[in-house]
Amino acid sequence: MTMTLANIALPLPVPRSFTYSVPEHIAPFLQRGSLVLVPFGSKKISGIVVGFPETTAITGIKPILDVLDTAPIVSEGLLKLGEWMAEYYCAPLGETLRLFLPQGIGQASRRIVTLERSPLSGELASMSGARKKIVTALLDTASLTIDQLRKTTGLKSPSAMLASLAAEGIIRIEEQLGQSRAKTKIERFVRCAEATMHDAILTEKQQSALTRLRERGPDWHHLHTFLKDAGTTSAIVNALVRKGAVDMADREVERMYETLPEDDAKQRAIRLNEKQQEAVDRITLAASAGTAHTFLLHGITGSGKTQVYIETLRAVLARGKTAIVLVPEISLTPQTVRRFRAHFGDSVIVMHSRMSPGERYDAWRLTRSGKYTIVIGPRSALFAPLKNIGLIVVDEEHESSYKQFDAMPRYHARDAAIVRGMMENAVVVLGSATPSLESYTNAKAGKYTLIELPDRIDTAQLPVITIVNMSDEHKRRYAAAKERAKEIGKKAFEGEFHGISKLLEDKMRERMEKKEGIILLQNRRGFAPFMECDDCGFVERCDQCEVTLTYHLAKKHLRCHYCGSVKPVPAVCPQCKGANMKMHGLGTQRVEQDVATLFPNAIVLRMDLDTTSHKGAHDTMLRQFADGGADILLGTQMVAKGLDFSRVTLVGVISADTQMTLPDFRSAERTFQLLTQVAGRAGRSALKGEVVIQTLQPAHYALKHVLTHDFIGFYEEEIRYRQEANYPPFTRVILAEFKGPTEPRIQHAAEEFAARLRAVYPAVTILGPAPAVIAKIMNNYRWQVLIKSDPAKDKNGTQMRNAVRQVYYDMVGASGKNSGIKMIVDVDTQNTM
DNA sequence: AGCACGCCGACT
DNA sequence: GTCGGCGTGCTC
Repeated sequence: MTMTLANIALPLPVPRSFTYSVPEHIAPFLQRGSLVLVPFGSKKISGIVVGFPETTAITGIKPILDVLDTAPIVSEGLLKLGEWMAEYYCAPLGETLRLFLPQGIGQASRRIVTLERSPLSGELASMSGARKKIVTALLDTASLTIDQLRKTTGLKSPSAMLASLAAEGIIRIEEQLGQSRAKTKIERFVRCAEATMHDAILTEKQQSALTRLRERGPDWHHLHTFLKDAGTTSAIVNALVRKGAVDMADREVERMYETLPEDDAKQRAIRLNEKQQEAVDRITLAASAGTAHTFLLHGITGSGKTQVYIETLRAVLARGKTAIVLVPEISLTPQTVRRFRAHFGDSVIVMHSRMSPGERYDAWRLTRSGKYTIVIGPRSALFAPLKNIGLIVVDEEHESSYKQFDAMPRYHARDAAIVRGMMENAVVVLGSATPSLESYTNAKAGKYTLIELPDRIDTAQLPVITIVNMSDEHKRRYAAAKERAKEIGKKAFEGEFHGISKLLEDKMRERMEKKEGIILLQNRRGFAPFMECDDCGFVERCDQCEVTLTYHLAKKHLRCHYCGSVKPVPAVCPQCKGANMKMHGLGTQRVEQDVATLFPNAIVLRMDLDTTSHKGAHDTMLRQFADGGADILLGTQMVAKGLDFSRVTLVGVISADTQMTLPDFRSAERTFQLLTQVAGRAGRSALKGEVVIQTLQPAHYALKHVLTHDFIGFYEEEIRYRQEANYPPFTRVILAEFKGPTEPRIQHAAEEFAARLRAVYPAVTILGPAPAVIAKIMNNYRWQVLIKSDPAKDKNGTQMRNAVRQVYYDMVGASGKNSGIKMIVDVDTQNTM
């Protein structure tokens, strides 16, 4: 007997799909990509159809219960992308496909517990502790989910208890399908009825309301807005509806998105220079061909890459196609959005992390229905349900934030974009002033077409960059203070240990007199202020995470940046009881204080994660600074990205070393990219720009090439190091991490993984196992194994990935033995710490 | 991921 | 004896 079967990917951390039978009435609606409801264990969950096997060896197959949308919810192109991602990044397909759906779809059913009958008198008192807790909790609230019950009662596993209570008829357990929290929003609308009315039968108030509605014209009007504006009530309008004077209807509405202020830049076409026009033409030509192709657009800061994107988008849209523009989350500022909106108006939808589930759902639904033709957003915008994609732009393609590092699947949006382009026959444009070593190498090898924009579009010249050797600076200051100390004593040293060099100070003073803008960059990663004992070298660390605690000025305490725990500032050294606990290092707060000491009258805006967390703060600050309402903009890498201020003529980098000294093979590349980017903020107008970079390693090669604005020079030097050490792009790397509360077991798991991997595929290079740089986070110990592919035989890492996947899934499958151990595989890792 | 099942110490 | 916590393994 033949039976129709379907393989369903379910949102579970299990690396395989599940086979169900297809009832006859459902069969006509099933395609790859359909969303279906299936029974799974004791509950119902939704999954996506990924295939139709002929036969199966599995017994006890259950039938699909329902198709949740007659059209496939995931297009064939996206499904293929999902399959590629799942395989490449060693993630379950179901988990991967979940990324493609808005929240509210693809959820499991929940078990709802309700009280069937009130306990008889005395019955409650005779119950055991746990039973009593459950019944009492249910007496308070009508119904609870199992999870809520677990929380309110504190019971770890209430299932058995619940089952016996249900058997006694005291409670009822029901399966309720996780109703999608995000729904289409429906609101009430009114309009004047077409038929003419005998006005006489209306009351005075009804008549006046009707007149008000007529004044507004014959269209549908939003009821609530009308009531408020016309000062009338729903009772009156209802009466009008009853009398046939007014029509009323429920209509779907789109949730109100954050409205953006009008931009003065109008939709006029941009005038491009010759190089830009050539770029637009080449990309457009490829896009019209309807075959996949990847370009690398290498344009120095200020060369007008965004204008190229806009004109290319215009051409692609004119051919009836759609497009995606990926930007790093950090540079998705209102400034950027306004620029695209000014040209494409309502065909643009912007996705961002602050969207509510409802807004997200609307964006997804209306993109799928064809209302929007351009989707802009951070990495997840790549999965927008657009049809007929012609172009995918990845702006700032070198940004490491394109790599998802904290959840499965750990994909790189730039690489996934290229694959989506292949699956959908679209053109992909990677844009950057400082391309990643990987992309530039691919372009040189002819895998991508390289387009160069070597000139700035404005008349502005490249800024002059000066490097200050801070080690000399400290020595000089110390000597000078020592000299003065002979006369005025110890207080000569006070205030001498701030992080701003004499040169930077002088230049800042100069700009402030001229009312020109200053940007100060202090990337706090790594060297935020910490407490160290000058006598014994003791440093305060977090008990749970083994990282140095950071001093927070506002609260005057020490805080762990990983788990958030707080300790008071010690009065004496906990180790040697000495009284010389001193502050070391420089975070943004410390720099802010130093600037305040040196320039008491300056208005400083500090922009970092702590000051931009609330909605709109980012935009308000940038506007204030652009309008000249502040002298100095001080911040983390945020100040380096995508800001465009003509009044900035000085950029100061407080310490270039923070990034340079990180134990990661990409640290030089990151330093070069960040410094080049921030330097590009200076002198974006006729005013000449200057950049001051402070460092303890003035001879470092990354700095040398920043100084001469020489990407190619940096590339050639860096690529040699990569080749010598067998790092990407000559090899591929995978980072496997093992974490859990018992260190010996973690170490053992890491060793077992390495041993098994060696056995399966001896050609890989394995570094470690070793404890991670941050060896403990929130009481979980961390061990790592770094795997590199064979540069000669397995440059693309395919064999390595296959071997790692096999070993990883074997070890995950052998659960029980590995409980209490979390394994993470990060393919093409961007962060080895 | 949930969740059932079954084992084992603790307590009426 | 049950209660209740916890480890183990399965879900088409």
